Amino acid sequence: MHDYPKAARLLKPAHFRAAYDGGERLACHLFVAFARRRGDLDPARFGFTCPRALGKAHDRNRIKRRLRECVRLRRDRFPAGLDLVFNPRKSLLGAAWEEIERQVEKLLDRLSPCESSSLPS
RNA sequence: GUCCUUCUUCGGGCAAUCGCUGGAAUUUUUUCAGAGGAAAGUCCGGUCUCCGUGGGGCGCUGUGCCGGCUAACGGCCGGGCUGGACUGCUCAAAGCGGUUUGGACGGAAAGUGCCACAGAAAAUAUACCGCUUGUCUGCCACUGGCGGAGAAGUAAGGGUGAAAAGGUGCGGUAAGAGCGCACCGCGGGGCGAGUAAUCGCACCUGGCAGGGAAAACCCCACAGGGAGCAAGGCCAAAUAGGGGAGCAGAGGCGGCCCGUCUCGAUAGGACUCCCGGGUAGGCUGCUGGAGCGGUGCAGUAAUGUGCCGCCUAGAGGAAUGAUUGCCUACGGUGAGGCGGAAGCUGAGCCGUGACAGAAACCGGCUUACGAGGAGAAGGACGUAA
RNA sequence: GCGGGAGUAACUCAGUGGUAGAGUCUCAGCCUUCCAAGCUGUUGGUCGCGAGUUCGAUUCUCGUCUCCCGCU
Repeated sequence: MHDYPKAARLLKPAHFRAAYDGGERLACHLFVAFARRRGDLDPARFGFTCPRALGKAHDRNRIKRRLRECVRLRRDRFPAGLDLVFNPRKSLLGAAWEEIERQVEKLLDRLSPCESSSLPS
């Protein structure tokens, strides 16, 4: 269950705006994640942003693909009913694969207690 | 054979696992395809789409030696003229030629304006120093010399500047001067070659009038309607708003309409239905084309064309990837081996593999691009004949 | 994807063919018991970068880099 269908993605600008406005901000030195509960039990959905300030198109593609792949391999471990938007930082371009994995694992640890507490729905 | 320079071209390969986008089968899993030479900058030109559009002029923008190619171009090809570098002929210079590399290369005798500083003078030339000849005059002196003042002539010499108004020589002159002459240069004409730009001439003519700059304004010739796939077309939720219809008319005067009178209803409202515009969103435009690869023919070439073969990304918060292993190229380190030494070879390990990511589509230009492989041209050295 | 605009001193801006300027800032002096204000002087520039035109370029032309804005 490591696939990445369209149902597991944020596809509209409105989805992204909702995550920014009503979500919780979780930061590390490689990226910033915005997490928002939708209130249903569908699988978590993910979105990745890559503005022009991060570099040229080639580098932005690389940043997005590496981070997306790392999240995709752990997709089933994210809580259901969650919308997540990732804003990568420029340092992610030169980061080692193991370092990205470590930061995503840390994000998962921080999300787990949220499951019992009350996130804005 | 080695090395160097320039140009062209290729732009690491294979496999496993987990994935993404599109197509086709089918039905739930298979199978096929999936970044570039610049996909970039958006600097030009087109295709396509919508809007505008009687004709002409002004204005604006662009282009600018000539000819050709092209759908078109500010692109490409060929030619001319011209600057630089190297080089051959030559004792050397000039001149002529070769190779290579550049040139926004129409017009400055259409007009307006500009040329700082320096310099006498910077574009209808000009007289600062100087040179020459008269005039007046001072001193020495006595057919002369040295001065001063002012007048006229002069562009040879001086210095300034990026640039000083044809050059050299001879004649000429008071001194000079295209003032005259010869040669060179320049303008105009003629003849010849060439489609033309332009070139040639032992031809005629003009004493020469024409400094630079048009990437100053400008003049001339030619070209250009505007916007751009976020163009444009189709479908169309919710909410708000717009238009229409229905829900309330009946009776009198009168042949009927308008009008007017009486009664009823209250309505700038609520409800029902319909219509069009249109937002979110969806579909389309969307990829088979000035296409690619061979090969023949025409042409110096750019290019055109005949025949054969091929189908080669279509996303849309945006796919074409991630991880690992092996190979490969290069760099570093370097066990070990060869060697007297210099050095050569080299297991293993580590690192690196450029510039860079399609967004409607083509043709150009410009810019970015590490190492290495292949090819072509030129040069140097060595060896052999 | 498409269309516009700007780069000059540490900062904000003038200048638009002829030795590159103003204000603030820096530093020093005067003034004041001291500080501020004021006055005087002073430091600081590859005019974003690279070519070209010109005798001469910040200015004109071309290329290039960076930044900003608009269309949704």
